[in-house]
Amino acid sequence: MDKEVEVLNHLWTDIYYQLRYNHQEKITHQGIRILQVIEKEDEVGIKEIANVIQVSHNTASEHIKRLLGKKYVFKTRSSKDERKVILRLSEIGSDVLHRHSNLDEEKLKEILFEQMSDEERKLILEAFTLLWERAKDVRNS
Amino acid sequence: MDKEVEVLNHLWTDIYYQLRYNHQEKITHQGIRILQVIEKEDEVGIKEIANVIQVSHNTASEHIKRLLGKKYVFKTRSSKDERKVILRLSEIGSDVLHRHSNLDEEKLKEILFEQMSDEERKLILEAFTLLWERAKDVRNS
DNA sequence: AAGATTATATCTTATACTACGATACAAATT
DNA sequence: AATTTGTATCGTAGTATAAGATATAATCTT
Repeated sequence: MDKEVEVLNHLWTDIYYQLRYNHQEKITHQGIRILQVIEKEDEVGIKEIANVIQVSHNTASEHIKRLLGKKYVFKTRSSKDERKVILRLSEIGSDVLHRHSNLDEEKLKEILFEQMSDEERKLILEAFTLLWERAKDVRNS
Repeated sequence: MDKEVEVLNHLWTDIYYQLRYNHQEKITHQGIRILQVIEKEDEVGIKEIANVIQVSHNTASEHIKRLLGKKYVFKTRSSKDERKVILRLSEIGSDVLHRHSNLDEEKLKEILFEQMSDEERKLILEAFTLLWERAKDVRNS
């Protein structure tokens, strides 16, 4: 059981190491984590950021200031509560995030459509969908 | 075709977002990249590091100095060429890297062994192995 | 063996990132 | 009107990032 988990992790990291984008612009660790949260959650404000990356609200505010300066994110305000900021990714921010967390589209295309049969491609998609389904509501300890 | 690639990337990033480790110690972006290279390649020295993360050799040397200070890596020297440093991950470094790139073992166990049938688990392993096989020798543009 | 090359290390300098306490302020709640 | 909430800014401080200049030891070249 531990063995199988270990194998899967090895496959996971190897695949990412091989298929990720090579060219990566300068961005900090905290920057990426923040962009990820904004992309994956909705209605994210300063407080949520501070919570997720475990820093004080003022530090979170500073991080957002830098990301704003780089045009990676932009702010809107909640219509319900005018104090509350709602952060969204700009197109640039979205691109930067993808180049740091997605698999390289060119490489994926080559693998899926040049090196695989329709059967094999279907297997991959099925397996990922299944894992995604089960991952959605795993308890978050 | 583009659509399928996009879907797969979406699944990939969602799965990672859900299943990664929550507790992450302080480490910089460059730090992680360097640990990854040391883990995935062999006989890595200062020059290779500089090359992969695209900085000058002196900057790479400084990075390694910091990682040494944190006991994430240790140095040996090549027996063939005594000038050449060979970097290896310490146990601590290996742990830190895993908490930043692997899927959370506890979550994986729960999903694979509590929420899946033997059939389903087999499907996942098969698909990942297939993708891994094909990813190994994709051209690195 | 002398000179050139290679691999790394160190020093200096400059800028950016990270983090937090203190303070401020406007919107919302009581 | 007073309090709470969500965010922003200022001051301060430590660390990270990066590269040029310089140094050193091992290896290769001639």
